[in-house]
Amino acid sequence: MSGAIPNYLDVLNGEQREAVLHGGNSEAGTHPLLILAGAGSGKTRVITTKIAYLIREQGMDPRSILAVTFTNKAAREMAERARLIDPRAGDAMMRTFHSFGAWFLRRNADLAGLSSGFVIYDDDDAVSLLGTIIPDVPRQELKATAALISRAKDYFLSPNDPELDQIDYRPEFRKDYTRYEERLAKIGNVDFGDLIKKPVEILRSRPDLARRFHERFRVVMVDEYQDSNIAQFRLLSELAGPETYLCVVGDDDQSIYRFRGAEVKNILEFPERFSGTDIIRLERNYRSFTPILKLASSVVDHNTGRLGKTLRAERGNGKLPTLAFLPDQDEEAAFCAELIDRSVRMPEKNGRAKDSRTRDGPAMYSDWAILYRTNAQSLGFETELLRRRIPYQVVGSLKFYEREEIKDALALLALLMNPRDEVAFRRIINKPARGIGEKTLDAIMEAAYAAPPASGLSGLIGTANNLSLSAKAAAGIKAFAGFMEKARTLLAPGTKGIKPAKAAGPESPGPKNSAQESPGPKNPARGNPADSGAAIRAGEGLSICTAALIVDSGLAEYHSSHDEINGYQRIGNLQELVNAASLYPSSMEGLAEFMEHIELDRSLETDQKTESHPNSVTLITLHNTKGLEFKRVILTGLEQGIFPRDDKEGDDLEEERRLFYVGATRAMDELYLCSCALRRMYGRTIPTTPSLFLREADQTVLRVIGDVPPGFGSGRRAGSAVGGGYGGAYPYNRSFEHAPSGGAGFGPEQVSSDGRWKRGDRVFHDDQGYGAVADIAEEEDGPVIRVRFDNGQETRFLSRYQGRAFTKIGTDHV
DNA sequence: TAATCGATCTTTTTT
DNA sequence: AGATCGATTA
Repeated sequence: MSGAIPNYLDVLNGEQREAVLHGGNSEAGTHPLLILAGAGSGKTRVITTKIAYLIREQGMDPRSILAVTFTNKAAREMAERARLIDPRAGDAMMRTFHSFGAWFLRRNADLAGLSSGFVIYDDDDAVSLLGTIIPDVPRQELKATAALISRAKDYFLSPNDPELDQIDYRPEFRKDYTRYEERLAKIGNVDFGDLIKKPVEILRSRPDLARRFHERFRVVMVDEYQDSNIAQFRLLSELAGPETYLCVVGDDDQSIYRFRGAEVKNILEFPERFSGTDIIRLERNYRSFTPILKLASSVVDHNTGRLGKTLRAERGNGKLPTLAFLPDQDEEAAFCAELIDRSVRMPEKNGRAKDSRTRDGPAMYSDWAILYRTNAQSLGFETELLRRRIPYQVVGSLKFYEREEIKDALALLALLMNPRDEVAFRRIINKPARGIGEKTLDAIMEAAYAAPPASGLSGLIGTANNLSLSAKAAAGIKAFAGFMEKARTLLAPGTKGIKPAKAAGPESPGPKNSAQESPGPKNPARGNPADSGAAIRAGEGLSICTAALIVDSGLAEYHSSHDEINGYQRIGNLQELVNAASLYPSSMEGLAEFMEHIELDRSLETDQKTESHPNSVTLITLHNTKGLEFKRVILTGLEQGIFPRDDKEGDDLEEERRLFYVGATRAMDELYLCSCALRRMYGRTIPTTPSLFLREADQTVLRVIGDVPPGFGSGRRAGSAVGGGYGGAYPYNRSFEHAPSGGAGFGPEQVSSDGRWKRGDRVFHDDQGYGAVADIAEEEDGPVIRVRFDNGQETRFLSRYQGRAFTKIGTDHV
């Protein structure tokens, strides 16, 4: 508010301010800047403030600033926070590396030899493509090859590069990679790796273009630089012209993407690669209490080859992290749930808190995060939290876009974007059955590739017609071409909301299920599952075309009738996709935007949930927590084989240590660690030993509860039940863990006495949706069932009650 | 050619 | 426990 320094800079400490002001209007402007920012040192604040500062104080055009992150979430957060300081920051380009690459290629598609409507293949698509190139190879092997190709691209290695040997020396690999690239080029699409690699190649071969980019982006910033790979380093190098101000931020202790080609080398050697680099260290941690930081450091200290830094906890002392030894993973889930439940229900009254910031009354669900090593581990926690009605949110689960029906629908859209998309074509051409089997398909593809530049889909269909196909196949192809053409018309400029013609499907003639223009139908269609008609409703924008495709192609009908039990869910999912499409304009450009959003950022679903339920527990993988913080964090599955994973050693083990470090330093106030004696793996229950990291951890900053396993801890004697150690603080009480949560009298019966219900039977209720019979009891009025609905609600019903609102739809064998 | 069954593996982490 | 692959059948 006064003097030379504007007030938004006042909240910064010395180093932070130095980092923000660096490269001001002096000649130092050309000096690159490396910010080594420890966990919780206010890194994001520095970046966002710096962006605002450049605009405000240096008069920089926001459009000439490029800020690159690694996750979409981080990009969004950065944009949001920068805008809060100065609204003009919204015009700066803040994207992930991959999203930037896609943007670059979209406007230079011709230079890259891509189809103008190119689509981005995900890992799965890449595997499918490989499958068509090298047939009769088990999927697993294809996956391995696809992974190697992806790795090669991370290292900026082309099929003819001598250094490719470092990825895999086998000549077959070189051959497969070559053919993969050739095929991808013919199709005109790209994979993830291309989003980085191709822009570099273009910029190198076109100095004029590179110069234009240098003029456009005067400032380039990179967040989480420790996780950049070689290709990304190359891209950065190409983007950095002689006048470009380069600023990268990172922490070598938080490098956790080696498996994806990340090179810590990039950050370690940055000063050598870019001469004149100034280095600023941010070593004051504002997030966690001292013991948490000590614990995290004590583990990562076992690593060699670190830059090394000393993080100071500015918040001082707080609660000791708790290490809980638990019998098995079910108890682990129960422990977490109980811990969370209690903290929310009762205010902290243990007088332990010396710092006033810990005594802030009852916790919120959103204060909590449960961290795990692998996605599969989320399931147990979900079940338990659902059971206890504790709201939660799973971050980064891609489940939605991995569903078969969704991938099918997306394949239709992809084919609309790029008619040469072989992978998409193969996926849906015979779904529903159009009499085109593998043989026919191969013939069609061969003809299509042999023919001179296919004039799009019609060209392909044309070639297909020249083949001697069965009558059924010929008719199928023709119908296919028909609805694709119609969908294309819907996207043509000037076309407005034509309804999808009819609900396709052999035995549901007539337009009775035709889509209507009801604005924004938010909920999946529901009704009596006995009606097999699939009702997909189009709202506005792109959803009209999407719905038309899904219905006209017969996909809706296919999925609803194919899967007796989940058919309705599938329709619901398709409806959700249609709804998502409604946000985009009904045009080819709108479609491109929609596809790109889906391909690059699959977290869309989670965002919606966060908005609708802001107060919920976060379930998240350790990798996904990068850049996040929570008041209370539970680190789960600290067992050998889980975390760290199996026989990790050397550099891989060091990476796991850093992962531990990242996880632990997410915690602001409280940190809990869980280790189970038994764990279910591959469907078997296996005894485990505590994680190596628990041994390496500084025991003086740990409070241990539960049954300490034999041989753990240097001083303590093995086997001594630490009963006294619970000290009343152990929030987990075995006695009510196994007590029935609902009404009394429910037993282990499998079948109700009147034979109407079996445990596990699936039901559908008009208000509650889907559910399953959880328990059966016999009462004087007759059998009573308890139904647990998928939405978490539990309700009891008399067995004989089964009206319109409530129907049995099948049996789930448990 | 489609659908179903059983045997046989597997399981990181993500743009 | 779940996916995937191969073989067998309608």
